[in-house]
Amino acid sequence: MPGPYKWRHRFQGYVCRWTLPREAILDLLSRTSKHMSAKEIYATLYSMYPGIGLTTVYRTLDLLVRSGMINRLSFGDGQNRYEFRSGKKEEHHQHLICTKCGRIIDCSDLFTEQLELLKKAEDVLTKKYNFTVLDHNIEFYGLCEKCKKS
Amino acid sequence: MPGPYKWRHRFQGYVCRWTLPREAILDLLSRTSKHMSAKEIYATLYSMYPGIGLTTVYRTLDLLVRSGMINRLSFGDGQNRYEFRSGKKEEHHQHLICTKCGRIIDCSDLFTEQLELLKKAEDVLTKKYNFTVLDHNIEFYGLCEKCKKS
DNA sequence: ATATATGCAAAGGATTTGCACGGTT
DNA sequence: AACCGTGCAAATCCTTTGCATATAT
Repeated sequence: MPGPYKWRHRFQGYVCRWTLPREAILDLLSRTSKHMSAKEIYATLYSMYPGIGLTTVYRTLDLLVRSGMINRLSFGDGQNRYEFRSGKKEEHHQHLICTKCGRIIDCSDLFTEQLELLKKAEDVLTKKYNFTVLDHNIEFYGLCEKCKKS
Repeated sequence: MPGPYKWRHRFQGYVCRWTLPREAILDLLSRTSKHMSAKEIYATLYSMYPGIGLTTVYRTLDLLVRSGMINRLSFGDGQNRYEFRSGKKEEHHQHLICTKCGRIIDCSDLFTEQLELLKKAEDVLTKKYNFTVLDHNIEFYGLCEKCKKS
């Protein structure tokens, strides 16, 4: 169970009440490097906080997504996954997804020049389709180290 | 109902039997520019071919994905969507996704230089993570023309 | 004190599975 | 004829909703 309400201040203006489940879920996501599903979050929290309900996890995740504190990811495995969102602007990273075992690896290895080109692409899209780009998502699919061997 | 088995030849080696539902589903996907869900495909086909079952649609879509003839897409709206895969190599396109109305726009506006850089990035990933990139996916999220107005 | 958050149980949707029948080879 | 593909119904899995209770402010 997390200590005092470490994340409370980031909630000003988004929500009225800062509660223990909300703190616990955000704290967990801020610590892990995994891309956890609602069920996984629930299971992890349940061991230290048996009172928690799966419904609350879902509702809290929704809330956190809407207030921009976490990202919702869908890799097509039938459930949504969530990741903590660093406060830094433009702190984009990519995901490497192993199509064999489902492992997801974070990486932030795009070069500055690539990011600039991406920005340029966004400008083109804005003009051509009159579409305002707010965010982007880049994923690489393939085989991870382990799965290549077997 | 599609005519003769137009797509049969592309199935050599993947499957033993080429049947009407398989033909109809692949044909539909090859014609539409939409990103249809299983239910939508089922509903569309049902009007011309009332015998078809939703299960067959799901199973056929699986088959077509596995044999590389279509792509499975997940935009996080709770259902998978499917798109025909052109035969051409490196024929990658991107998706613009409106976060308000859910509209999905196809575009292929990445420049050659961008694609080259992407390839370079893939090489970096291969070396750093020992991850073999087989495919990639780029999405842009934002507001479409209509939704900007309202 | 009062409005909001929570937990439980039930409902809702998408997708998968078991099984007998029908169609392709 | 043999085997694969299909449709139906039931089962699963993830997620959302209704409602009475508990809790933060």
